[in-house]
Amino acid sequence: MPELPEVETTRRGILSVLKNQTITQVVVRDARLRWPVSPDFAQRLTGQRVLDVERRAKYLLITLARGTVIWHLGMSGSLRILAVGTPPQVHDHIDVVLSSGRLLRFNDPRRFGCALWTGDDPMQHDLIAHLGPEPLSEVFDPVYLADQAKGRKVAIKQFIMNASVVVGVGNIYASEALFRAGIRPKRMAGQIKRDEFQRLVRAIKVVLADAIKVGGTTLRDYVNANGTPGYFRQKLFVYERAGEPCRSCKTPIQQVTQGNRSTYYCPQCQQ
DNA sequence: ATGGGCACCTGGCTGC
DNA sequence: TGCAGCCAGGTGCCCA
Repeated sequence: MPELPEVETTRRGILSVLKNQTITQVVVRDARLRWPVSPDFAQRLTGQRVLDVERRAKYLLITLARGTVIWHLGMSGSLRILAVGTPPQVHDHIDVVLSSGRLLRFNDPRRFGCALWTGDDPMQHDLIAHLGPEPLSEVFDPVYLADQAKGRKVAIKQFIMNASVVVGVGNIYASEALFRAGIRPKRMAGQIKRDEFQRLVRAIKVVLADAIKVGGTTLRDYVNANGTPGYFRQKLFVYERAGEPCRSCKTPIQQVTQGNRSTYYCPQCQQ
């Protein structure tokens, strides 16, 4: 699913609805997510006031008066705001019911997502502590990325998808950013030139920011908190466009496999 | 430390 | 029509 723009769009959609509300009930219909939902998950949340909804990488962090909910949407998950009483559909695994009469509903067909409560600093949690910088922050700059890439033989596409290097760049936006930067996805990270890192960092920031503006990219499952899809798909240059003409030079877009994931690029525009 | 490959799971599409 | 095979917005873990 969701890469950073989709998670950020979800965060913005649920923030004002959740903030300052009290959780009156939590219903776990299916606890079999990536990690089983803890038996005390509902009890930890019930009766608590929501103070804030933040994001770190692709994790949503719901700050409660006591503790934090760490929520990940996996490949196919979505969080929606609905009225209490809305009948659950297939794959609707968790409801968080609010005092306002609305509820937060988690749907995840593939169950790669997770939801857990922690009473400690969420930034120190095992899932989060090791993560690299946020791509839209100032610390993510060409000097940082070039330094991280020194001596690395891994392909540049897999390198920018490595959450220890930089977070939030998933399979769609990795291909899109490399196209915009004019860099071949299979080149070794350590061989990328200084000016190319400048273009790449700029491309990552621009493509993510542009996607957030239009609510992210919907390929199959993803919908935002209101149930509407993201519209960035219309602005994709290469992703899922194998064989179609490059929007810039008309050369057919190539598809290759890297790390068991599909990569798309223009053999003319990207060198 | 680094890189590669697999696993987790459901559903939709393709081709025989 | 049926079914096997392949593919899909992620990422932790195991192995060499």
